[in-house]
Amino acid sequence: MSQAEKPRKRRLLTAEVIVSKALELADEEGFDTLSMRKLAGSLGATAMSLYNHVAGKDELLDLMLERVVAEIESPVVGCHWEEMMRRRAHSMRQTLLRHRWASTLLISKIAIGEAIMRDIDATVGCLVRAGFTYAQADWARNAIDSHVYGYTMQELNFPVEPEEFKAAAAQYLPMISKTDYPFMHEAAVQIIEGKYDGITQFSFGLELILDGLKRWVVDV
Amino acid sequence: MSQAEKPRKRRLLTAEVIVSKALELADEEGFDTLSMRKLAGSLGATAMSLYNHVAGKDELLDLMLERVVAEIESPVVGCHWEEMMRRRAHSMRQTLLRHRWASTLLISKIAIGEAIMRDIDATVGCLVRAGFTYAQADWARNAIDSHVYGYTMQELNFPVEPEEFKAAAAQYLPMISKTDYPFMHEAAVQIIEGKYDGITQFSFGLELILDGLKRWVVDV
DNA sequence: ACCTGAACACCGTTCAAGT
DNA sequence: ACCTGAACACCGTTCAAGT
Repeated sequence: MSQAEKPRKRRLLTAEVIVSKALELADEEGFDTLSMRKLAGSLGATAMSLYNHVAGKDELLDLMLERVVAEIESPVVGCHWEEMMRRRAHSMRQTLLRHRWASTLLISKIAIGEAIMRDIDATVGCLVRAGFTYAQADWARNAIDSHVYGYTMQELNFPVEPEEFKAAAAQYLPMISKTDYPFMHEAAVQIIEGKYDGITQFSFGLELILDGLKRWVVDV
Repeated sequence: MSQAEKPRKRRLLTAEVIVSKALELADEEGFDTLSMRKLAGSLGATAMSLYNHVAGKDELLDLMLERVVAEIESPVVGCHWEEMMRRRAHSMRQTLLRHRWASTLLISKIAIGEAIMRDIDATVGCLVRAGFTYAQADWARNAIDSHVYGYTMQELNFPVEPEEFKAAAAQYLPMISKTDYPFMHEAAVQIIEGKYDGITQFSFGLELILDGLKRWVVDV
């Protein structure tokens, strides 16, 4: 007991604060420039002291991803499946857009953590309760996730902002050979003429998938 | 003319052979362990000599990706759009599976090269000729690509081989808490009981999308 | 128990020097 | 024109030494 009352030296470093700082740095300054040395430095410590709280960079990364996944709005089992899937997909995209470095790492993560387990369980559960078989629920979840990951990763790396689209098309038009790439040329012309905005829609592909699933579950 | 007949010293290094060797090493030994030093070494040269033929590792990477994209079976403009989209999607997946390192880099590539331009032009062209507007063609291509990228990247990183699925489910079942993850628990039970194989299907999501597009273009 | 300096085995790239 | 050794400015991580 006396030991508990003894004023302890406040620990500067914790796994928690290390992960928080790592997330902050990755979000604000980019994941590529995040090194153990730099992370430690911004916490007023040396790189080596981090190893007292975290096994290594790989584990740190896993902890960061757990936090990110926890931000996703998972379905509530028992509620209307279609709306739940739609909300989850949009929330997942927003989360991945907030942490631009996360998608690549998350999709290539081999061992899944608790946050991911919870999300998968809720998603499969919501679909099963709505009448999907387990196999169908698995396929449905996989199809939705594929779209979210694939769309968002393309979006994250697209070099032109939506507002700049028309200007970019005008700028690059001369470089798109009309003989080599006739359709891309015409597409650029149509964007310049305002016939369409050139912006692809996340919802377009998502609704295509949800529509297909809907017709399927009705048959069940 | 005499200069042309003069026996020249055979150049050991060319951008072409460097890229070929890099592809070979990345495919066989993994992209993570591919370094300029190692690549040069396997060509009987030093790292620095590579810089006489390739601007740097970034350019080398772009050249590698161009080769990969060239392997994709692009649509033939004028042919049946649905079958062309299906073939392209499957070919794209197979190509990405052949070069396990490529997806992540390809999807995060900012400046697009000639091979990608050709593929996009053919894809959009095929759809436009079939009656899609340019906007619709763009959305359709984006939805298909999202599925291919998203599905294949999940597939590439999935830790269990299809054949081992049943065994893996049996092995991990005790670790999936029935109270915390009731639906994942039941899913594992069903896999063990052979009620479904646990394998997600690339075609499932793809056909969902193609089906949706089909109904759409009929309305046009 | 926690922190750290020095060291190890790597990177990509620059630069000046070779032929 | 092509190649290269040495060097620079970085990595993640180990290990023994501090307190």
